[in-house]
Amino acid sequence: MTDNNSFYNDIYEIVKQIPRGRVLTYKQAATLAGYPGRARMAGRALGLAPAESGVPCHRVVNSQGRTAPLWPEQRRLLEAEGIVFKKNGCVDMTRHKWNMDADL
DNA sequence: TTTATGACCTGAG
DNA sequence: ACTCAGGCCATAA
Repeated sequence: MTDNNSFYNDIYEIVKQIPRGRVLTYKQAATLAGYPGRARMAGRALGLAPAESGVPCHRVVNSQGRTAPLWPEQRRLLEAEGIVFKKNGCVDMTRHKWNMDADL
C-alpha cells in the first residue's frame, strides 16, 4: 500500500473546506493540496469522489470558470448554492473564486 | 514500454 | 466563441 491515496485525501480535504457560494479551480485545488501540476488528477479525484464523502465537487470548475462538459448537472448544483453564472455559461470567477487567506 | 484517454491549462489561428 | 496543438500527470490496456 503506497501513499498515493494521500493525494485524493488532500484534494477532498481542500474541497470540503470551500465555503458555500464559493468556487475553486482544479489547478488551485491541486496546488493548495500541495500537488502543483496535478490539476488533471484533481479532476479525476473529484470525479471518483462519491457524494457520501461530503465533498462538494460541484464547487470545483476549470480555469475558465466553465463547468465539466461531461457533467451537466454541476451547473444546476452551483445555482442551488447561490453561484451566479455569466451569460456565456461560465461562473463569475472574479466574484466567486475562493481565497484561503481572505476566507470571506 | 508504448499508446490512448481524460470532470486540465495555455496559447495560437 | 470555436477548434487545434503542445504540455502536464496518472491510469488502463
